[in-house]
Amino acid sequence: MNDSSKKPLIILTGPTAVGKTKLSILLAKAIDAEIISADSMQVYKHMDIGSAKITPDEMDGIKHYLVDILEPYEDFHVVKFQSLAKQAMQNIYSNNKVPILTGGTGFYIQAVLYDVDFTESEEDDALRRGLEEFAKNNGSEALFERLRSIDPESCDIIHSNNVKRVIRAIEFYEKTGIPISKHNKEQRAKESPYKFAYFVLDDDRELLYDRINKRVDKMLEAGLVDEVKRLKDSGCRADMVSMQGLGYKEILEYLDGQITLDEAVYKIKRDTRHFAKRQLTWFKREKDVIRLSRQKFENDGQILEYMCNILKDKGIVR
RNA sequence: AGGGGCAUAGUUCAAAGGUAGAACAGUGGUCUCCAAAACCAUCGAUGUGGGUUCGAUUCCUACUGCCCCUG
Repeated sequence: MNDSSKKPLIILTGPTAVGKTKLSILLAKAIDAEIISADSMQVYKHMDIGSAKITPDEMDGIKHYLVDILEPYEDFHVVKFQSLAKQAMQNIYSNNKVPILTGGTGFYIQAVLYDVDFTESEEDDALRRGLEEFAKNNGSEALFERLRSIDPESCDIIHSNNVKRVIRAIEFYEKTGIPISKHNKEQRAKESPYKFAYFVLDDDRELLYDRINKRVDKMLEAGLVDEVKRLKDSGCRADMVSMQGLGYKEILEYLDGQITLDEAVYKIKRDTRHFAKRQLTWFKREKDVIRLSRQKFENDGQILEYMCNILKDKGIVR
C-alpha cells in the first residue's frame, strides 16, 4: 500500500487527567473531524463520574463513537474495541471526515493503528479457565514450565510470575500450533495501514499527579459513591470488566465494608497515579509519536495550532 | 513545672554490641484478546553532642523534638 492510498487517522492520547478531552474537541472543530473514544471505561453506560466521561454538553456537537454503548455487565476488551473502532472509522470516512482516536488506553490504540491480528483464537473460556485452575493448584512456576516445553522463546520474554500472560501464551499455542512469540514478532513488524499523526499530550509529572488527586476529590464531591451504589444495586459485581475501573473497584470495596471511605480515596488516587505512570512508559516507547509537552506551550490554542500545522504537512488535512 | 515514654527510609513498622529488614510511597521498565489489568527492577534511614567499648545506630549521658500523666 503506498502512502497516498492510505486513509487518514489522527490519534490524540496521553496520560489520564492531562486534558485530552478538551483538546480533542478543539481539534475536531478546527478540522471538521469526528471522535472515536479509545477508553475502556467510557464505553459503559451509567458510569459517568468515575470514568470522567465527556458530557453531551462538552461534545459541543462533535460526533462521538464508542461512548455509552455498553451496559456495565457486558464484557469489553481489545478485540471488541478494535472491531467497533474499525466500524466507526468506516462510518467517518463515508461521511468524508477524518477520525480522531482519543483516549488513554495505549494498547487499544496500538490495536487499531497497526491493525493487529487477533483472529487466531475464537472465544473459548474453558481452556483459559483450566489453565487458571492449574496455576492456582500447582503454582506459577509449574505453569511456566508447561510453557517452556512448547514455546521456550516466550519464557525469555514473559516473567514466570505474570500468570496472565503465561496463560495467554499457552492458550495461543494450544489453539494455533504456533508459538505466540513468533506471532508477536510478526505483528510487531507490521506497518500501519493508515496515514497517521500520533499525538501524545504530556505534562510535568508533579502537575499531573496534583491534577489527578484533585480530580478524584471532585469525583467524590460529584457523587461517585452514589453512582457506584446505583451500579451495585443494579447487580454490578467486582469481577465484571466494568467494575475493574479505577474508582469503581475501590468504592465497591468501601460499600462492601472492606475498607473505609478514606482508604478507598487514598487507593483511587494512588492507583490512578500508577496508571498515569504506566501510560507514560507506554507512549515513551511507541514509535512515530509526536510529543506535546504542555510546558512548551502557553495554552491549548497554541497546541492546536501546532497540531494543525503538522497535519497539513503530513497531508492529513488540507 | 514535675514524672514517664518515644526518637530507625518520604510514611507505617521490624531488628541488632560487629556498619540495619519489610510494606506502602517515589523512580525506571515490560506489554500484541482481562490493559483503568497483570508483571519486573531500583533508589532510600538509625535526631544532635559527649562517654563506655577493639567496635555503638544498639549501653550510659546531656541536648533537642514529639506524645502521655500529674499540677
